[in-house]
Amino acid sequence: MRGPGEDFVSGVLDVVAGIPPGKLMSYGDIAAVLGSRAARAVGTLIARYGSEVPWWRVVRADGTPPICHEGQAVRLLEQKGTPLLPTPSGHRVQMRLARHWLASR
DNA sequence: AAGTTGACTTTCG
DNA sequence: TCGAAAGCCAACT
Repeated sequence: MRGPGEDFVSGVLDVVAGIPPGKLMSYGDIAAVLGSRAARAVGTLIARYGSEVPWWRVVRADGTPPICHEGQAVRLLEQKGTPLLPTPSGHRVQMRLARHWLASR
Protein backbone atom coordinates (compact mmCIF):
# COMPACT_ATOMS: atom_id res chain seq x y z
CA MET A 1 0.00 0.00 0.00
CA ARG A 2 1.23 3.44 0.10
CA GLY A 3 2.19 3.59 -3.55
CA PRO A 4 5.02 5.63 -5.00
CA GLY A 5 2.78 8.68 -5.25
CA GLU A 6 2.47 8.83 -1.47
CA ASP A 7 4.83 11.18 0.25
CA PHE A 8 5.77 11.45 3.89
CA VAL A 9 2.79 13.61 4.77
CA SER A 10 0.23 11.25 3.27
CA GLY A 11 1.97 8.33 4.92
CA VAL A 12 1.75 9.91 8.34
CA LEU A 13 -1.90 10.79 7.93
CA ASP A 14 -2.65 7.31 6.68
CA VAL A 15 -1.01 5.64 9.65
CA VAL A 16 -2.72 7.93 12.15
CA ALA A 17 -6.07 7.34 10.52
CA GLY A 18 -5.42 3.61 10.83
CA ILE A 19 -5.06 3.63 14.60
CA PRO A 20 -8.05 1.77 16.06
CA PRO A 21 -10.11 3.25 18.92
CA GLY A 22 -8.67 2.64 22.35
CA LYS A 23 -5.18 2.23 20.92
CA LEU A 24 -2.26 4.63 20.68
CA MET A 25 0.95 5.18 18.77
CA SER A 26 3.96 7.32 19.41
CA TYR A 27 5.43 9.78 16.92
CA GLY A 28 8.52 7.63 16.68
CA ASP A 29 6.44 4.55 15.93
CA ILE A 30 4.72 6.27 13.04
CA ALA A 31 8.03 7.42 11.68
CA ALA A 32 9.34 3.87 12.01
CA VAL A 33 6.41 2.52 10.03
CA LEU A 34 7.29 4.97 7.28
CA GLY A 35 10.86 3.76 7.43
CA SER A 36 12.28 6.86 9.05
CA ARG A 37 13.12 8.27 12.47
CA ALA A 38 11.70 11.71 11.86
CA ALA A 39 9.47 11.73 14.91
CA ARG A 40 9.66 15.52 15.09
CA ALA A 41 8.65 15.90 11.50
CA VAL A 42 5.67 13.62 12.17
CA GLY A 43 4.50 15.92 14.95
CA THR A 44 4.94 19.01 12.87
CA LEU A 45 3.09 17.52 9.92
CA ILE A 46 0.20 16.35 12.06
CA ALA A 47 0.00 19.83 13.56
CA ARG A 48 -0.32 21.23 10.06
CA TYR A 49 -2.23 18.64 8.08
CA GLY A 50 -3.65 16.38 10.80
CA SER A 51 -6.80 18.39 11.36
CA GLU A 52 -8.82 15.60 9.75
CA VAL A 53 -7.24 12.65 11.54
CA PRO A 54 -7.42 11.38 15.14
CA TRP A 55 -4.24 13.15 16.21
CA TRP A 56 -5.13 12.67 19.88
CA ARG A 57 -4.30 8.96 19.46
CA VAL A 58 -0.70 9.96 18.80
CA VAL A 59 1.35 10.59 21.92
CA ARG A 60 4.99 10.84 22.91
CA ALA A 61 7.13 7.77 23.50
CA ASP A 62 6.89 8.15 27.28
CA GLY A 63 3.10 8.18 27.18
CA THR A 64 2.57 11.90 27.73
CA PRO A 65 0.12 13.58 25.36
CA PRO A 66 1.17 16.20 22.79
CA ILE A 67 2.80 19.20 24.43
CA CYS A 68 0.51 21.69 22.74
CA HIS A 69 -2.90 20.26 23.58
CA GLU A 70 -2.28 17.95 26.47
CA GLY A 71 -5.45 18.90 28.32
CA GLN A 72 -7.62 18.49 25.27
CA ALA A 73 -5.90 15.28 24.20
CA VAL A 74 -6.37 13.76 27.64
CA ARG A 75 -10.05 14.63 27.58
CA LEU A 76 -10.51 13.07 24.14
CA LEU A 77 -8.53 9.94 24.99
CA GLU A 78 -10.49 9.48 28.18
CA GLN A 79 -13.66 9.90 26.14
CA LYS A 80 -12.54 7.28 23.63
CA GLY A 81 -11.83 4.76 26.37
CA THR A 82 -8.06 4.95 26.32
CA PRO A 83 -6.48 3.63 29.52
CA LEU A 84 -5.05 6.64 31.35
CA LEU A 85 -2.80 6.70 34.37
CA PRO A 86 -2.91 9.60 36.84
CA THR A 87 0.42 11.19 37.68
CA PRO A 88 1.49 13.98 40.08
CA SER A 89 2.02 16.22 37.06
CA GLY A 90 -1.27 15.38 35.36
CA HIS A 91 -2.12 12.35 33.28
CA ARG A 92 -0.13 9.78 31.43
CA VAL A 93 -1.10 7.05 28.98
CA GLN A 94 -0.29 3.44 29.61
CA MET A 95 1.55 2.77 26.40
CA ARG A 96 2.33 -0.68 27.69
CA LEU A 97 -1.32 -1.61 27.40
CA ALA A 98 -2.65 0.69 24.71
CA ARG A 99 0.20 0.76 22.23
CA HIS A 100 -0.84 -0.22 18.72
CA TRP A 101 1.84 -2.21 16.93
CA LEU A 102 2.00 -2.04 13.16
CA ALA A 103 4.84 -3.83 11.33
CA SER A 104 8.40 -3.19 12.47
CA ARG A 105 9.31 -3.05 16.14
C1' DA B 1 21.58 25.64 -1.81
C1' DA B 2 22.17 26.44 3.17
C1' DG B 3 20.43 27.41 7.71
C1' DT B 4 16.66 27.36 11.06
C1' DT B 5 12.59 25.25 13.23
C1' DG B 6 9.92 21.79 15.54
C1' DA B 7 2.68 18.46 18.50
C1' DC B 8 10.19 14.00 19.17
C1' DT B 9 13.52 10.23 21.28
C1' DT B 10 17.09 8.67 24.05
C1' DT B 11 20.74 8.97 27.46
C1' DC B 12 23.09 11.00 31.40
C1' DG B 13 22.92 13.31 36.16
C1' DT C 1 11.11 10.07 39.32
C1' DC C 2 12.28 14.42 37.28
C1' DG C 3 15.40 17.71 34.59
C1' DA C 4 18.84 18.95 31.07
C1' DA C 5 21.62 17.99 26.79
C1' DA C 6 22.60 15.82 22.45
C1' DG C 7 20.90 13.49 18.33
C1' DC C 8 17.91 12.93 14.03
C1' DC C 9 14.97 13.86 10.14
C1' DA C 10 11.70 16.36 7.10
C1' DA C 11 9.63 20.86 6.02
C1' DC C 12 10.03 25.83 5.71
C1' DT C 13 12.41 30.36 4.73
